Amino acid sequence: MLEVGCRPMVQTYTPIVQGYCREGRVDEAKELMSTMESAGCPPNVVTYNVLIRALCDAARFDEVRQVLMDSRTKDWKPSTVTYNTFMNGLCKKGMAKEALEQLDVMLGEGLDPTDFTLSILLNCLSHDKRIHDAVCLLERNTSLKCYAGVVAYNTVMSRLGEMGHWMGVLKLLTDMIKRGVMPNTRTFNIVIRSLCFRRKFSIAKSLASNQGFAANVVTYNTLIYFVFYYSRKLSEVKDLIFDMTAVRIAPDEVTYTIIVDGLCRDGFFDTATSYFLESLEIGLSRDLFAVLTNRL
DNA sequence: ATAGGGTTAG
Repeated sequence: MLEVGCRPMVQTYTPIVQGYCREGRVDEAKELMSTMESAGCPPNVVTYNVLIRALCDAARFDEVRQVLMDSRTKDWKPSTVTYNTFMNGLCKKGMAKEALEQLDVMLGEGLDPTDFTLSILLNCLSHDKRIHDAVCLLERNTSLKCYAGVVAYNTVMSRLGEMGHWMGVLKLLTDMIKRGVMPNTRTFNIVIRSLCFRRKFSIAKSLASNQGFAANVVTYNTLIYFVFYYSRKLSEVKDLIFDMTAVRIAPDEVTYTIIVDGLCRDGFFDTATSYFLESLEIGLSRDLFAVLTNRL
């Protein structure tokens, strides 16, 4: 009977708690939740998750820990979502190490991480100079009963590539294939970019023309950018444009921006202008026009 | 009802 009477009340009050939280009125949310409790209608895990999200946004992490601690003596149990929320909050405030520690806490509670959990942690670790932890977590993921998909690999590989670790990128590429995770076009674009950072253009080009993968305009834009940037030769750019039209990929606004900006940078304003005029065939880009006029 | 994410240029 109590169960039946209580459920609609929690459903009534949780959105109000949420409303307070959204407006940053966290203390009023807390107050309402203690009122709910003394009225015999205790907040449930969703209500607490909403509160924890707001506490995290306000960087009030000690209070989050307190709420989690208090749950032992109350009739709600933290869920995977609870820990995901907490970990994401820590990540957003640059506390990657603490977030990773929460993974062991949740495992200790008998809660299984999900692909959400992995995504939160991998993103956070990759962008927080903890790329090594991210790679370890990827390698650990089979023992965690959760599954790292193509996006998880792309996240870590992208950062590894930017940091110049192209061998690490290739290792993860082979790892994922061995695990049955199929790389997609973005994966290959990330690999190509990582090779370009280290000027391995011939490997990058041969990967782009490999039958095993569908190159797109981003693939060619990446190649054009790096080849042009490092070689500073328009002839090599023209070769790449020839290649891309041969596989029926049309240049887009980004392609023209790379070319126009690169030419202007080297002082070839007339050639840049003619490429700009050519780009009008696919439409006038305000941004490209701005690039040109700023350089002129 | 509450939690997350991957590719290019300026």
